[in-house]
Amino acid sequence: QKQVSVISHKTQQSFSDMVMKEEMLTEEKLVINELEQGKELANRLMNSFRNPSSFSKDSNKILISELLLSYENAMAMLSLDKKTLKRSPERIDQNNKKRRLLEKKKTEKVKICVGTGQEETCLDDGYSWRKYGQKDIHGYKNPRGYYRCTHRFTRGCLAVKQVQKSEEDPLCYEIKYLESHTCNNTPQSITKNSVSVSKEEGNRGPKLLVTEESEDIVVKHVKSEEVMSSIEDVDNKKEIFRTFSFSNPETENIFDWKNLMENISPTTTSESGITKELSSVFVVDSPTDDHDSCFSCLENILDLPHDSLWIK
DNA sequence: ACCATTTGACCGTC
DNA sequence: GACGGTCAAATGGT
Repeated sequence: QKQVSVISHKTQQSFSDMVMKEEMLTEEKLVINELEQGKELANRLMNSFRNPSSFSKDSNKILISELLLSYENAMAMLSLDKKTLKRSPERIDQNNKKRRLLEKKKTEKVKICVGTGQEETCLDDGYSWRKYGQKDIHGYKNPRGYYRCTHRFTRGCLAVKQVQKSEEDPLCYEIKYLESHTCNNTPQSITKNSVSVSKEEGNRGPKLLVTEESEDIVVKHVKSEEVMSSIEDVDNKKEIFRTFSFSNPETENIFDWKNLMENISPTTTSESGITKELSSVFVVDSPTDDHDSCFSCLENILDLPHDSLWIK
């Protein structure tokens, strides 16, 4: 939340801000661009509600879809480079040295957290892996498991991952991906069991931490010494989503994304690039069956009388 | 019988 | 020599 407010502030930029922006990392610029785009879309949406006669329900849905896409993109970028965004320049220099070392091996690390009691089997990220080794690692209580893609020999896929149970939280597993899949095997099911989101943290059901572990979907560039902080990142992420949601997630209805996609507009359903892109974003982990969708009552907004939107 | 996992041995790097 | 990563024989499950 703090992160986003900082960035939002930057969107109301002065000249000096613009100068600073020149020095920003490319990723940061992209995030800001996405947020600026989102802001613009939100303004257009607001105008639409203020002058309902000049906007159709369909165009509102398109606006909302684009708005969501902007925030989705920004979120994705934040999760990719949140560490860098938070750091001071000195810190960046220091950490870049370590990062370079890690990047040699193209190491990417994600952290998931589950609490179903079937963690080992639920670490399925959609790819098929074969365990080829396990080692006790110096300084760690828990051994590290070594996995390679099942198609290593049949398709020459060099993907490898390492899985290690977290010491701090036994329900957490640290997964390090090395090399990416070249087997063209698309992730099968990213099941809710494998990693899922729970509204009531600490209560029944799996504990939220990361929605997908597949490196193609959500990959956190986290240095090994900073793995634990990735939990905070995800918590932040969840907070940020709440910030941009337009409802109380606890009372929301289930958002039917497929319906939305079909109903946005007959002309955009199949041909429009934006629709296709949205589908590709949402179908992967469709919130249709996920009651934690942060934007789930946007659809309802469109059906509400306009007056009811504004609390006086 | 086949396949996946386990586990001690081996190898390369520091 | 310590350590992390990989190999491959042994083992277990179907």
